[in-house]
Amino acid sequence: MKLQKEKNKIVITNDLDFNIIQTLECGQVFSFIKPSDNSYVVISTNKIANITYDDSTTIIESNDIDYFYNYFDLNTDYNKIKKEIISINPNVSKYLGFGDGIRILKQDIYQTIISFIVSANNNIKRIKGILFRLSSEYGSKISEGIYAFPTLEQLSKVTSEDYARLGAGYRSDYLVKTINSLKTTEYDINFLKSLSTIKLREKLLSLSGVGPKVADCILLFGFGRTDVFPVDTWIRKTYYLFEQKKLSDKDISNYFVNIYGTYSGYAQQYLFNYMINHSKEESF
DNA sequence: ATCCAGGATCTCC
DNA sequence: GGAGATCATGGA
Repeated sequence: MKLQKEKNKIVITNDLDFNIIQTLECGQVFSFIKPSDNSYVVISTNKIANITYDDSTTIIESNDIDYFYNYFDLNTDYNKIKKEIISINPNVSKYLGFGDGIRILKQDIYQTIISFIVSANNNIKRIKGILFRLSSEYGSKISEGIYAFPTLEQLSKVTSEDYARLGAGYRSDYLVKTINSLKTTEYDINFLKSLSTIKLREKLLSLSGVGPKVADCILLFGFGRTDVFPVDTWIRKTYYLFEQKKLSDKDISNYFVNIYGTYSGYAQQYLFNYMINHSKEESF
């Protein structure tokens, strides 16, 4: 991947290790806008990246370019990761190839927790709508039509009825309870970061609305823990496709983690991406 | 109309 | 500690 970092922008040559469309549209992140065919606006907490791209080049512009350099995980060698995964299991190269350019984003932890509680038993389009309305109503205005993701303090004023009005449905109570928990010292971010993946997962599971799958997504997309394998309905279908037998989500997750180890999170995202894009033509 | 979506919780055994 | 019902909402 060729990239050039300047004061307020990063210029990246598109290749097999960087594709902005794949990265944003693969279901790991929900708070972004597509103003035109060749641009995106990504919103992480109160930080904004304006992104323009064509077939050959992607330009990321921001007032806090260091933040987005890390956000897009630009220090990580995805070519090496894909080689490792294929060396573990050559049969998955087909799925990896379809996900070329995907990068696992390093997202804000609070935003990730709220987003994935909303994601439970929901579809990506609705998730994005609910979170967009949440930001528009309770987040700080950044520019015309663009609002920061609400802070914990802003969220602590949002009631269950408010969440329901935004479309969160039965998840509304979960959100109120979890916001209250996150304000306690027990969930201090630096403390959480110091925990092992196992211990951190246990802590996340004690949050209302956070079960095994959502916890794994928070671990992967928020905490950057790649030794987890979130199992949702698509991965369940994938496992059945591979093994022709049914297994509990827990056992499916363990099955893949035992194979891919610290590369589990990457492998999961490639498989998930393949499945949501091929579910129609291959009748699963 | 019924099923489904990046599932979690509660109940009951 | 594991199976089953229930939970809003909107699109297909």
